[in-house]
Amino acid sequence: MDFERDLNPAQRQAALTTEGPMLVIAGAGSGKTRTIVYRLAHLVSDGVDPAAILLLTFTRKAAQEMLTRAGMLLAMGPSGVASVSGGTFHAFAFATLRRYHAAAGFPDGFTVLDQADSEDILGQAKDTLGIGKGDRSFPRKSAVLGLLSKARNKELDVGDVLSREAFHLLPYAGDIARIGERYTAFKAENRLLDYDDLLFTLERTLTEHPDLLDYLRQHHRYVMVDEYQDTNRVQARLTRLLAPTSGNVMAVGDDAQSIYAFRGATVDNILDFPELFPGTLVVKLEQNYRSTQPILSLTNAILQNAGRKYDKKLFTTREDGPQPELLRPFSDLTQAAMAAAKIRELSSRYPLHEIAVLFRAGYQSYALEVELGKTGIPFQKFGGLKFSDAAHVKDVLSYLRLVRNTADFPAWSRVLAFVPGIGPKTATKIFNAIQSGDRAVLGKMAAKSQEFRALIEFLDTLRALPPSPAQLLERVIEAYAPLLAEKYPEDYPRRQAGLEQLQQIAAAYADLDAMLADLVLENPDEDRKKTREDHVVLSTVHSAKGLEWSAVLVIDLVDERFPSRHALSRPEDLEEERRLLYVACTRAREHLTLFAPETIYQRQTGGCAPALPSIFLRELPPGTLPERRERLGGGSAAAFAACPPPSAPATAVRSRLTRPAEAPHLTGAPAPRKAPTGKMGYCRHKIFGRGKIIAMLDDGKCRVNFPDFGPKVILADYLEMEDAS
DNA sequence: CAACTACAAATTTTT
DNA sequence: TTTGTAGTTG
Repeated sequence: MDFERDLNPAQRQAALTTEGPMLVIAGAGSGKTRTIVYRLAHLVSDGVDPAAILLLTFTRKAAQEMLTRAGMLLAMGPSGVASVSGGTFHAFAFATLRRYHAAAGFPDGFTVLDQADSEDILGQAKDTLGIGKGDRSFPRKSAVLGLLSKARNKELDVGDVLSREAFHLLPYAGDIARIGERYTAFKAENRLLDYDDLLFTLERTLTEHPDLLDYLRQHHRYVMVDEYQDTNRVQARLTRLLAPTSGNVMAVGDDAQSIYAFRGATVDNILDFPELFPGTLVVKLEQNYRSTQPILSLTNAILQNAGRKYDKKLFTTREDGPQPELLRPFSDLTQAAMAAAKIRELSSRYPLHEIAVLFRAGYQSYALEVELGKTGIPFQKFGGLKFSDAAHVKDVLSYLRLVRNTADFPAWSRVLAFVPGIGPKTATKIFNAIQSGDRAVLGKMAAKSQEFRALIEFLDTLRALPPSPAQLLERVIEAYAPLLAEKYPEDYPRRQAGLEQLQQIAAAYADLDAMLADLVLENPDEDRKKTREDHVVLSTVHSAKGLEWSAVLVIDLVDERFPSRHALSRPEDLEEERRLLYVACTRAREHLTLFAPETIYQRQTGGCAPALPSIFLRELPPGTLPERRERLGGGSAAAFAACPPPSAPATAVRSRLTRPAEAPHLTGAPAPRKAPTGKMGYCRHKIFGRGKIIAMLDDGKCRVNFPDFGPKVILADYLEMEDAS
């Protein structure tokens, strides 16, 4: 390892400065990971015990990447990797809480809930309280959970969150808050922790137990936090708490890549860092080693229009390379075919796993997945269904969870659902009886149902066995196999194989709790995926963060998809979408193709609606991005006709460049023209913004659906029609 | 009264 | 593709 040769001066400074607080502002592709890894190596070669180094990140991907690369470089093998403490904030919180569970207030341990579990409990709370019954517009439980979690992460109350970003749900604020209280109480009664609880409980435990905190601070002599721009307020406080007495804290981040504000992440954390830790050394990494200049020019142009930004000049020495291009298929369906054709074309130059297709939301790749299946191009998708989310895996794990914690409601309801004659209601009754020790109810159930008796006996046998994950799992799968065949007659063998995979995972664990929590916090499927070669990668932009490919395609770059429909009304949200696009484009090393279909399928109307290219593309200076439209004559990418570059007057160009903070929903949209004429389509309202007319009513009124305010009845005079083009 | 069945509706991003 | 509701059946 040669620090002189392998690192540039800024990187070297970051890697070799080991004492005192440090903030590294690392642009996209600026060798951030390399710098951190070299710093680790430097510390270890200085005689620092790897276990005394704590490495925290927000996402699993980043944690994994970091720890494997550290392991490779330190040439210590897998055991060496394990000896550097670290992982995601959540995983670290879990490990710490588990070790000191008594201090955390859980003498008998606790169970970690994943999203589905939390939703189950929330649904239960909603039913118990009788809230929202028969009300079709009451938000579904996933939305309720999202709101409650957002309120928690942003440390606001539900009303504030609603009034800021879901105006139409404001009347439900009280109900949602009540459901939230019930949910919180339920978790407390049954020693259950959700994702957010892990962080807040760790914070509480550390503040309440100064001795424990002191011990941890002594133990972790060096703390490094990666992707610091994605941390939220608790995570920043945890960083502060855990900071060793020596003050050796390093935070690494890039404000331009902050894409988790929706869950409370705040760039303020980066800005405040030097104040929080006096004497902070700030290092900027500005040389980009990943992309060619044409790609960097585009990404710089995208960032150019950002409302607020921090000065950072990314530069590269890779001057040459193909120009990024914008393709305009007729529709999102032909887009899938175009993208597949593009992949085929690229595959002559790059191995398949060096090609990635990125999109805003998981569902946007469905058409492409079908197309790739048809043409026989293998792919792997990131951000799809998690291994542990599969129903059969959750079923089996539920039995194991009940071995550790009989107060686990989601587990009971899954397990009880297999007993004939028991549905949600009876399951709840039984759960309550178990909780309160009501033998009478249980006895009655047992007398009535042979299957119920068998289940209880089975669970008792499990609980009597030694708590070895592998052995317990074997018993459970044995008992579950017939149920599996019955429940999934069609793809029973595939799921069976999945359970065998689970057995292999279990074999690696000596401790049941650790295994259960890891399945909730980590995703064992993904490391396996990572090593899979010769598959095109399909990924959400969020999941693609920190990764890079030789060729990148970004699809569905039209307004309402990317930027997401939900982000159109609030400027801050729109800015985040812009950074998201920036992250997407900066993943590309050499080749970058953007797709903006001219029409997109709309579920509501069942037809196609014309679509505008993403606002972020429309506001680029003309000529930045060559554009080619699909031709009627043929279906392959080669059939694109080159469009003449748009010839806007030079003055318009300049005004766009110097006017970054234009009201987002007005920028680039066709000028409003006329009042509704009875034709359906999009219109604009002074207060509610852009909306879709869904019905014409009497008295010159119409019903308009506004993406962020819900449907409203409005006098047509107050609306302006938007051109269909 | 609870479970099962059929159907309409809605869908961001992560831990 | 999942989730909630209304109707039907045991």
